[in-house]
Amino acid sequence: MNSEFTIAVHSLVLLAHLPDHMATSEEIAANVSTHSARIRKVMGFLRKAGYVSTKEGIGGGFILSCKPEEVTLGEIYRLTCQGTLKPSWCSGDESKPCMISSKMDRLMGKVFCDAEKQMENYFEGHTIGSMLEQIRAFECPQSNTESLS
Amino acid sequence: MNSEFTIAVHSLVLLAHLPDHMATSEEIAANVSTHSARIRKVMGFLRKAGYVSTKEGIGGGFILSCKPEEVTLGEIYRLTCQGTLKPSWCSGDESKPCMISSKMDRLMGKVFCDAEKQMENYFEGHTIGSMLEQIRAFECPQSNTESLS
DNA sequence: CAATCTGTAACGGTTACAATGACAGTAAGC
DNA sequence: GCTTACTGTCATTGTAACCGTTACAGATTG
Ligand code: FES
Ligand code: FES
Repeated sequence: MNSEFTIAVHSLVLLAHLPDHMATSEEIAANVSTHSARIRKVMGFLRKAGYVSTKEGIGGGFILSCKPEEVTLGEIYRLTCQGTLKPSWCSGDESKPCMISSKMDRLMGKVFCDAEKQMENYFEGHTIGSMLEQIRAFECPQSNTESLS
Repeated sequence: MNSEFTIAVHSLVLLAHLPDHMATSEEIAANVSTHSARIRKVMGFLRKAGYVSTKEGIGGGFILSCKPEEVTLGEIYRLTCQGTLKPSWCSGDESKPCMISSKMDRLMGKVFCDAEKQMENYFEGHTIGSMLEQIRAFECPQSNTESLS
């Protein structure tokens, strides 16, 4: 699995923590620790799905356009990583006469697909809002000094 | 996830299908469609965990040393892939004063770990024996002509 | 001793991933 | 209308993971 799911979740939690603030891709990138172009790419998915609004030009950036408690990690997973659990490498060979060699890839495909659904089901139990709560609950020594750095 | 889990499952199902047969790494590799050295590496894990017995020298090879119905895919997953669900890439930066940037990686680590447990839980519901049954149930036009090719 | 296996490490090619640079398009402020 | 500051997107480069392959030491049989 690549890390676009992680980036999307991190960005959304950050935006949920800063309502009414237009965050630029540079600001988000600094917080996530990656390049701004990568943030813009991931935010593109989130914009098309309606989770964030974007504004170009001076004073522009990204802002949350959904309720954090209503967005589950499952939705974000499907948006960014669905189908990536199964390795691309294929076991066996469909053209072989042996039933095991010829059918194993299909069987493993089903197994991985179902396993992924189980995982998504777990992700459904978490929302952007609950993630933010957990972060805050860890302990927040600087709850009054808001800082993106 | 790399494909050692798939290779291990495929090899065990094949051995379960051929009880009392010493299969060499070459034979298994041909069935799995990979190189024999790779089979020997994966079988090394399975040997240390007691799932297969090996014999070196002439007439040697691999043979199942467990009951197929008692070996779950969960055990095999833990043996080959545990901990590989979380991307190695890290979000945020622990040294930053921002609570989100500094705590996000730890939080995602927990999320991925729990998600992996859910997945393992699903894998526990499948055994090498049940996998072989499913393969056979697909339809076996050559049930009488045993062939490894 | 010769033949046939496993066990293991090392090397090289390929592919997936992440970082970066570049640039067109758009909006705000003067 | 011009400059500035953003997004949106693509192309390129660096880098790490993965897989195939070779090589060889050790074990076992005959
Ligand atoms: S070994 Fe392949 S069908 Fe029996
Ligand atoms: S934005 Fe980082 S602690 Fe509030």
